[in-house]
Amino acid sequence: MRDLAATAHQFEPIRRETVMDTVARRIEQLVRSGELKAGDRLPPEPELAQMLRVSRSSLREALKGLMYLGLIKSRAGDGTYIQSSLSRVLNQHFQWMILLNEVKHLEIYELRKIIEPEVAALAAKRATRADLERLEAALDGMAQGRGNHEVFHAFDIQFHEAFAQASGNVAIQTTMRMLYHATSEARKAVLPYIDNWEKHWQRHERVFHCIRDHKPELARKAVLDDLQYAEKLLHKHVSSLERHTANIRTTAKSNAFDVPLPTRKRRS
Amino acid sequence: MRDLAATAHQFEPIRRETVMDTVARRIEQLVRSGELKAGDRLPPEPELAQMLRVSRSSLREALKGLMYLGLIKSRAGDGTYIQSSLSRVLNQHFQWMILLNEVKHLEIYELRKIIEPEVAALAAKRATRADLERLEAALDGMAQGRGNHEVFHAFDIQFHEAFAQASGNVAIQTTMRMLYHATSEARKAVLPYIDNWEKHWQRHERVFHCIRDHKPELARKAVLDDLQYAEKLLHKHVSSLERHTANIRTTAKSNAFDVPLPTRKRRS
DNA sequence: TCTGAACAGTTTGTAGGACAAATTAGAAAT
DNA sequence: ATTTCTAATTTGTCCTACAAACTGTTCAGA
Repeated sequence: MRDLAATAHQFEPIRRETVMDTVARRIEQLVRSGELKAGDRLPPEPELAQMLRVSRSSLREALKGLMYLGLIKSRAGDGTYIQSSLSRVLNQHFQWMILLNEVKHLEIYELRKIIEPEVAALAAKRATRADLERLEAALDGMAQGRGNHEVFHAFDIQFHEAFAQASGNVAIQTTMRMLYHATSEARKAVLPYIDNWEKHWQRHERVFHCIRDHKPELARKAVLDDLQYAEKLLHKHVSSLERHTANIRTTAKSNAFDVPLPTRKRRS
Repeated sequence: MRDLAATAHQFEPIRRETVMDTVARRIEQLVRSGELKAGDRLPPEPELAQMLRVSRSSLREALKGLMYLGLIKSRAGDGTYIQSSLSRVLNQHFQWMILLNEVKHLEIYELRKIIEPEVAALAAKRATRADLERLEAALDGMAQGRGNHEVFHAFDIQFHEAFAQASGNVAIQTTMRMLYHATSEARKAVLPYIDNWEKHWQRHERVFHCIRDHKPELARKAVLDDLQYAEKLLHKHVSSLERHTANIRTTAKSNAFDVPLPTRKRRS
């Protein structure tokens, strides 16, 4: 019986579940069971705390946790509601993984090159008139924003979002948004190094045309081409990218906390 | 200038940022800037609270938020540390989206059918000896767990995890895990309806063989075949799946809170 | 009658204090 | 040198109080 690999994780240190985790799980359960639906309002904190026999502080910490997950949303003076659109958190996640050196840009692009060409094919088959209008609007914005990095970047995001939406698949849309955001900072940083804006824009335009004209095969190619270019650009200027983050680092140091952070350790 | 779509979101109700959000952002910033790295320890809560000029309560809520995001981890009596592996949150995300009817199982499978065949091809090229051992171990476990749904399901997860890992791409691994977990409950629920366990197991074995023998093309097909079968199985017994969740619902009602939840609304 | 401003009630946000429980590091004993 | 015990540190939980924000109602004025 070679179950060593299977049971190895069982020997991790046991951690008693905190009250807050229990509470969070309880509320999550209510959503699971259908007791609570999107838009529903939770009982006021004091009541809820009494029901669960925990202090309001603990309850609040649990709620705060769920808030950060995007499952609920509180408004002072009003109440706490189950959220319908979660997202928010996901987008930061891969960004963090990159910052913590758990994932490399290259890996993100490898995955994007797998997903997005296929999505383009789907979009070419399914795109509605509204989808096409969104894409065109973003494209127009990019055209007008040529030279202005800030504006161009914003419309680039909008184009990508419209593209993902055109797949008609929310899971795809969510996942693409997540991956896209992960490399967002980096892409913005290399924007100044684009030498041929016309071509850069045309790559996007070509994707749009393929989708509009219902050409799945060409759409695939167009997207892959765009991704490969973007990846190459990133790779070429990766040194400048590191300078960029290093720059952030020094400026942030001064106003991170009002008092400098003591960096003592303990575990070691 | 047709920037209406671009600026529309600017007119959402303004919400003054809470202290907790500010604190959370501050800490996040420290990680962003590289001031804090994975494994670093934060100052004790009382100190940190004083530095930031906020009460410990508020600070704790902020920390709890970051904890749920997986960015930090606290241990009573020890301290709070920057986490190196985030994950955790992601896995629940799509599950919730399904529960809240924002995403359908079908959409998850559509995306999986795009990603996983390509991942299989990658794995067939890159899989290390360790990867192959992990896959085989999981396969063995599944073989022995035939008939025992609980065990089988556990090793199924393990196989999928090993498969994702064999891609040698953490972004892929993370994304696949996320999508896989989303349909985990559902897959478990239809497990009793599998009529031919031998075939079910062989589909996995075939994937393993293709990867082991470095046959990217065949691996692609093998995975797609497995996914299509799984999807079909799910679709066929989707009615029973709904009964399943309905069952949870009724049982959960009694012990959700100790006191029944008043479902009054206010906004209406 | 309609409009709008003030008011009261409800609910979340923030603060601060107190103690329990968990962990670590170091001292003491063997 | 090894183990055990103790003390210090740090997070977990509970409590109370008040501030700030929002909602719905009431009431004055046009």
